[in-house]
Amino acid sequence: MLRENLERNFGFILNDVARLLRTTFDRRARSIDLTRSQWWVLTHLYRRDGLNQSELADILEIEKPTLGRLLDRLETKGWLRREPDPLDRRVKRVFLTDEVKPAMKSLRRIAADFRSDALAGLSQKQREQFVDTLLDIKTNLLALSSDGQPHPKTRKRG
Amino acid sequence: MLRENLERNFGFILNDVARLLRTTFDRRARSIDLTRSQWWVLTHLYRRDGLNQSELADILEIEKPTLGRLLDRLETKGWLRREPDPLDRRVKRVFLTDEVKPAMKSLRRIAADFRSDALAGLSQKQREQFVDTLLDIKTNLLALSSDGQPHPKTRKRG
DNA sequence: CGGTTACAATAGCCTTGCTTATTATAAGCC
DNA sequence: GGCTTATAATAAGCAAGGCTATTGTAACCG
Repeated sequence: MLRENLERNFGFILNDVARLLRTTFDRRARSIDLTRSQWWVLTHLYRRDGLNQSELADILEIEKPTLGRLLDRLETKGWLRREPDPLDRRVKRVFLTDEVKPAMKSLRRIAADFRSDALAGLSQKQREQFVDTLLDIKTNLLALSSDGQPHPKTRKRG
Repeated sequence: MLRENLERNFGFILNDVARLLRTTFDRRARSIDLTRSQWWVLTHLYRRDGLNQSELADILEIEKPTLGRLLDRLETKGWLRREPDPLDRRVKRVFLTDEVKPAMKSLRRIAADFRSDALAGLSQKQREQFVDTLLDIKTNLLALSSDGQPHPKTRKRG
């Protein structure tokens, strides 16, 4: 009779945990007026400044309009600026401003503390197995969305 | 130097996987015009009809306004109705309508297939360890939000 | 009884996510 | 060169989260 165990439905637990991670982190980072998503954008730019928006959206694995609005907010706050690409007038490249560095430093601290709180009590082996399983699931899901149900982004033409 | 491994940052992988789960599921369920969150609400009511909104929000672990809007959409679609509690005029109880049953049946099928696709290649043991670890992390996070940073909902008064 | 406190639901606002559609520009091909 | 196709960014619209504030009602207490 397809009796599911609601309490151990992995999809929803995973969803809950992701939501808790986001909201708990955001609460801690509120003093710096950055959300977790915004911080993640900055973190990637910190490593590789001057990416264009499409490249960045690809790396972050989010859609371009989603990234566009994130950048709007970050630009308004003065953490970054967009500059036109000199060779391709469609393209805008994104650069961090200098003011961003102290905030990044605080946030790295906050993030590290938070990670260790969230994973408290788990052995190194458990942590690694956990991430491995997550990556396996992710691989499954990516395969599904590219060849399973037709998907607007990856649909094969013809 | 606090060198993080961005590729294996569990929080963001977890977030990605949760997002992929949601969007992939929603794409499959689009034929029935239900999202995963909406289906989750219906699933709980199916087990326990007539809950009031606060109880339901508690069980689903979402905020009351979030649930309120979910119920608005579900009510508009005719999957459920709200009825005033005869004993407490603040309270509204939520009941599924009869039309919902065939949709639930299709969705249980979709959900089961989806779960098995997402977890393909993982042994039973791996699946159980994975859920155990998720629950451990969830416990950590819940502890954090109740006694760590003050939190509007669970703040101790006085 | 009357005042305060607690609780249920909702309105309003913000963020982040996806989709779809538009606009501007490049690139590829007769 | 000119047509078609592809790509970059954005606009517009919807869903689902959160948070805060409001309103109506109950409960409690002095």
